[in-house]
Amino acid sequence: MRTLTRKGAATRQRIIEGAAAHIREFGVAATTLDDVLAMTATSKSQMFHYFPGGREELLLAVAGYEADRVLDDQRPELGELTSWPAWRSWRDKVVERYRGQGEQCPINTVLSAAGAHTPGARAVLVELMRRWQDEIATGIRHMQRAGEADPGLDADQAASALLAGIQGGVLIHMATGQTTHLEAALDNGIAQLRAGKPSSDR
Amino acid sequence: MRTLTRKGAATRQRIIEGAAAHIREFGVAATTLDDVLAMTATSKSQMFHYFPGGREELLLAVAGYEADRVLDDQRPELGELTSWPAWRSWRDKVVERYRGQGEQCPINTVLSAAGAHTPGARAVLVELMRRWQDEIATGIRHMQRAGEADPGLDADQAASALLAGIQGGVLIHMATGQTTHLEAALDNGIAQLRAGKPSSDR
DNA sequence: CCGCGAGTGGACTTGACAGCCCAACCTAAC
DNA sequence: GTTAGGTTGGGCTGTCAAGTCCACTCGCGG
Repeated sequence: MRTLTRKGAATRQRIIEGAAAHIREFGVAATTLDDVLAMTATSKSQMFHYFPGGREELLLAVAGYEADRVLDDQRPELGELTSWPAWRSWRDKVVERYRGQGEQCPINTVLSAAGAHTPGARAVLVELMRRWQDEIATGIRHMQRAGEADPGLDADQAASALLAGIQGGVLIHMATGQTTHLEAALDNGIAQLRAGKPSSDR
Repeated sequence: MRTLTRKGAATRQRIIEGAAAHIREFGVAATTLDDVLAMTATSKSQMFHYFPGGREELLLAVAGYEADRVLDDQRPELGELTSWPAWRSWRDKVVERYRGQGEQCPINTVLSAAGAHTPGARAVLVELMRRWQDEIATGIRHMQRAGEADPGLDADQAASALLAGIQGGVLIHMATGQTTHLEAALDNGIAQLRAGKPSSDR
């Protein structure tokens, strides 16, 4: 692993992406190494060459890959929550993202089966949640400074609640196929931010 | 299965509860039929006698069992959301319940591994969410009628958002071990209910 | 042209688990 | 007490997937 030629790195990446695709479609439990091998046209030896830790190490790599995608898919909106229309389009993007991908939250599935308890998997998740929440909180503080949001709110707590609502909404979407809860959580969470400032629409 | 003597029913129940306990402790993936058999002092033939569908049928039964517990554990508070102190003690009970049980949400684990896509598993979840949300919405409507909650809120939407927040809070708790998100979601959700009525404390 | 190490292919080993089977037992009704 | 059927014990087997191993190829520097 120390020396990776360009070709090697490409193969490794191909394995990760193939595994991620298969997991998104069939779930973690229904994804075997052989499946990934077949779909990426690689062989067992390559798998263990690039992921000496075997299945677990691969799953962890996939989790990291998907974690990056989660936030990337919300850009640029997530980083520019500087006006209510911007919040609105971010909200739409989140809903759209999850509505589009059937009913699999890659992170949740990878996490739950890959061992939510292993320190590695945990670290990936903690980091993702932290970054996500930080970006939301930044947006809230911006709106507060601009006098557009209730200044009495604790930005971090509000961001926590909003993030929890999103997570739960996605979870329920996975279970039921409906996005109503996700939308309700987002709409109510955002409405609460502007509640302190009785103005404009609503 | 049509005829079940009292003894048979007891054995069946023992298997379900044993499986539920093992799953809570080790997760679904790490729970084999042999584990359950060993822990409940039963044999293979009994397992397949009472659960002809094998592992999947057992998991489904466990899911149903756990789903009932989820709501039962919130009683009597959940059914009596008729004053703000009552909401508060319900909120505390929810937090306490999940804080107490380590970091396993039995439902989520069973669901994700047992096949979130199978119609049976889905039905259990949909039903649980519906009942949960209905009880919350009933509480909200009660507070609205009593003039204690913002009458402008759509009770069902507010209940959806609150439920999503709870689910997400639990999920994050499972992943990180912290209950801060769950608490934030509950506190903010309840605060929003009373926002329309500027009175008493806060 | 040689050789070394990265990259590759796929057969093989190992182990674990789901599900099947039959023989034995208990219980209750008659 | 006899019988029918629910109940139980646990061995057995087929399957399947993770991980190992060895032989081979390829690319590149010397």
